[in-house]
Amino acid sequence: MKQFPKESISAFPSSEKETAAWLMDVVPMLMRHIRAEMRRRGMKGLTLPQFRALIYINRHQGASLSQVAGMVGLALPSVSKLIDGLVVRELVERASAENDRRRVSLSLSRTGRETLARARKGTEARLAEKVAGLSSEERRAVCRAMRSLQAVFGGAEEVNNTGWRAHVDN
Amino acid sequence: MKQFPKESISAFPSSEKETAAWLMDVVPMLMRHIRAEMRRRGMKGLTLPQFRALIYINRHQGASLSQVAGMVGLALPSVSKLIDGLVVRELVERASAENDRRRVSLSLSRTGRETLARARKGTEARLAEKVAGLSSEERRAVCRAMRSLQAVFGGAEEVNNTGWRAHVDN
DNA sequence: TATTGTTATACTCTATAACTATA
DNA sequence: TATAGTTATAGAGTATAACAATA
Repeated sequence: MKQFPKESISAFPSSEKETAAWLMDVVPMLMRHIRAEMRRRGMKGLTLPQFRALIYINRHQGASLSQVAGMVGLALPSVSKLIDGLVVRELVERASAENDRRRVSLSLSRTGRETLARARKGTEARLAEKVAGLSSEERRAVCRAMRSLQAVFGGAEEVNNTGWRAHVDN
Repeated sequence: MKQFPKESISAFPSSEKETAAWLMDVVPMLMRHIRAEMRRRGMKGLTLPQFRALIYINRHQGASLSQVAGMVGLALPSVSKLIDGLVVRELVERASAENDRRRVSLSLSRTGRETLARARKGTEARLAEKVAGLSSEERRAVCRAMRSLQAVFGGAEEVNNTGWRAHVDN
């Protein structure tokens, strides 16, 4: 963990504390926008856990139910039923793995991939419209900020070790 | 939709589109961290809608059930029960408004205010620890970015006009 | 009559426990 | 015997409909 001389803390208007306060204020708002947009664009009727499962499976084709459960933060039977819903909607395909026939191999159907991609592209386009209201310098600050934040907060993802549990924490 | 000459797109590493892509990537991750931290610090056992109600009432002392329902995105009977839970936990006080005795006047109890404040402070402190890993210049970029984003996305809040509905969209 | 909130009832999502199939 | 997943059953949260109280 880096240390800075005291002067530099008061010299800059962006102390750790102030930065944190900004994040607390603005991030939830951004998140609400992103969710609402995704939802308007083809993700209607999906619960958040279903949505998370979809994204996870998209990144991990052939994932097992247990893996999805770990990532999404739900118990195995719940995920089994959750996936039922995605299969019925023909967004996800469920096959049994050929090397271990106990396991299930989950993958996005063509429809699933397309739907997800469309929702993402649409949302991204909408966000792009919004940030077009910024100067290119401000946008650059946003990109730099996101890169930094990803570096700092980006570890420890991938398996749900946050104590987060969907049925309570949503 | 604004158009830019091709050169300016390549000249800047922060096109609208790229900026939007960064937001899509990083914001959800940040949000998960914030939620997990809040939860660890006194907000345990509260559902997200309860949590939102708490925050709303904190900012709008004396709010009615309908107002909370509108903000939180739940039907009125659901909010009535949701608030029951907060009252039982002694986080919220429910009184009838003196000018219109049909209305309910919701306010945070002392415990509620303290619990919320503690959770927020703790979370902020944790985020501050994390962003201490950034240079002060990077932190400044983050603050600038948040300020810009708030300006652009900050309107249209306050009453739930996003089409968001808690029971499906959580 | 209109408005604010509550009670009654049903549905969905999730959990735990018991079970099946494969290793 | 252990592991991956499903089925059975129960609890929590939410919705709609019907109701009560106040304006």
